[in-house]
Amino acid sequence: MEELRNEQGLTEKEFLQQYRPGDYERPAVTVDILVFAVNETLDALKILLIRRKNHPYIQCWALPGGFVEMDESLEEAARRELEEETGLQDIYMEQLFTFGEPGRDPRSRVISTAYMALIREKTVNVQAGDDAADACWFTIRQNDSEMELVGDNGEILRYHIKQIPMFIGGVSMIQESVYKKEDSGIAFDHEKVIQMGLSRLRNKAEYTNVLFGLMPEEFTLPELQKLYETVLGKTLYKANFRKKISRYLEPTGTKKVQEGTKRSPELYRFQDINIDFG
Amino acid sequence: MEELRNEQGLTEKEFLQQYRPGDYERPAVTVDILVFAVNETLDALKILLIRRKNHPYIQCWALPGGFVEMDESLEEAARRELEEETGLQDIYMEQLFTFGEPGRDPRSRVISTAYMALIREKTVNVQAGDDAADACWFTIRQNDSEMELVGDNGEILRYHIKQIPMFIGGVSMIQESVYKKEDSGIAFDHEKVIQMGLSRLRNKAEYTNVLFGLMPEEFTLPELQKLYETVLGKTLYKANFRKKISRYLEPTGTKKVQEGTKRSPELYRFQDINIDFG
DNA sequence: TGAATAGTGTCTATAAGACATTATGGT
DNA sequence: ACCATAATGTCTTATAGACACTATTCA
Repeated sequence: MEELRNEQGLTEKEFLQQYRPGDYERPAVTVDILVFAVNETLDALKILLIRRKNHPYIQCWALPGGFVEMDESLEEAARRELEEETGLQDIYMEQLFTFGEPGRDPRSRVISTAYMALIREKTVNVQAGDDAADACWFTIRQNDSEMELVGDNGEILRYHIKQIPMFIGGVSMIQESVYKKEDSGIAFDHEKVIQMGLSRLRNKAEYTNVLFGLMPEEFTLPELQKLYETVLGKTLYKANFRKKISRYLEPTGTKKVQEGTKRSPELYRFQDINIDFG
Repeated sequence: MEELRNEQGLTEKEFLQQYRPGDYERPAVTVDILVFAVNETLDALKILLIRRKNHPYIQCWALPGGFVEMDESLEEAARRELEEETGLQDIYMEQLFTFGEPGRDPRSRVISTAYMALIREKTVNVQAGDDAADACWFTIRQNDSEMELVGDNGEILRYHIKQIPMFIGGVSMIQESVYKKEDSGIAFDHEKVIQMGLSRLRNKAEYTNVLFGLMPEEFTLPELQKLYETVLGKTLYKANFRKKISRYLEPTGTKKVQEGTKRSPELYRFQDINIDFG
């Protein structure tokens, strides 16, 4: 195999030695990270945004992210950014989508791959204005066709969602289309990234056990249900929820000592069976 | 909003005028297209591969693809490549994943976004060696933990599949890991792209109506079932299959005239309801 | 004891899965 | 009449959804 020569009569070794990448223009390559967090009381789903200090979209809120270095993979870049922003390592993270419209960044052509992570808010300490970047958690509030991102600082960002039926190549489907006002306060096309991530997160929450990773070693069923309701953005029937997930749980035999509340709920842990639908 | 100035005291307009992209090294950005096709008799699922004429992986088979131009989106680039390769337009196509490991291309750092399309083989005329590129259809044959790609030219490419349980950040899942021999004949990491695309295609086939786009205006149920079986790579129970999809169909009232066969099957068409799960 | 929270029982409808049976039409 | 293909029937099991009911504990 080493002996194969190309049309110029070069072996692979020779070819690679003489190879020079073309000097045509190349897009910049970045990663954006969608950090979803659930607060301590399990009743709010938030995302982390960074206030931009420079043009374009100066003062607007953007997803944390940055350039991909030449010697790191996309996922490594995303993990690096996540750690810089939150200090977290070994977090469940997955690639969401790659956005590459020309003109999505007015400075130059930028291709950016979005990753998404899911954490508990208390595991990280990001205060607004505590470091170079001005970071803030925004609670997700989706009512009908409007999305409200309510910042811990009181700021509210808004964008609109429309269900549009598509028909392409004989395939029909419904796509969520997203648009924002000029003064929405959201930078770039990041409202699209957020919406896409939210859809994916909810889908994952329904069909996999991603949410299990957010609970402590031992927990109660009311707590777990509240987590699901918060992420999915809807209430669930208690009995049905319990039936559905009981197969993944085992009771510890102890009860949680409550304070002001009435009956003490039982404590559970997850069975350490690694069966799942990826 | 136009009046906002950054730390250097520049307005957005001024900032953009003086902005020069950094001259640090940038990865090359490409798209790869996974063209899945079903043959006329609906009993083979194939992918289109191109034989490489140069190093690296000279003589090996690679996915069609190419560089993203500065003025086109990723999807536009993918559609352009698809049309160059097959002449097809307005095909259902979706973004699959973006691969960006350093070292996946020995020439230089390459980020490539994979797209996937699904067509009927007869709608396109790609003969091996008929144009500059040497293109060939490879039939997918997956038995257990081995994948065989059987070329229309007789060549067979092989790679292996392993189910590995993962546990990261408290989340367990099973991931399909793929590896090939040195002399597999497959270029780059394209076996990973193929495997990922196949998983996604099958998932889509089960939970959406992507496959509807492959059938002609009128068709019979045995034909439709065969299509599903070919794509999913397993046999289905006739009665159950019919129950499941009957809600999307309406009978035309006519029967298909068969040749050597016995009973004539009824003809159906799809209801033009755009309900679906995207 | 009653209010608030935790937990169980049960009924319906629907879907998936596995087989068995009937129907049609050409030779 | 036979046989290959097309089409339907039916049984079991599992799951989703909705709602009503019982249990515990604090004040």
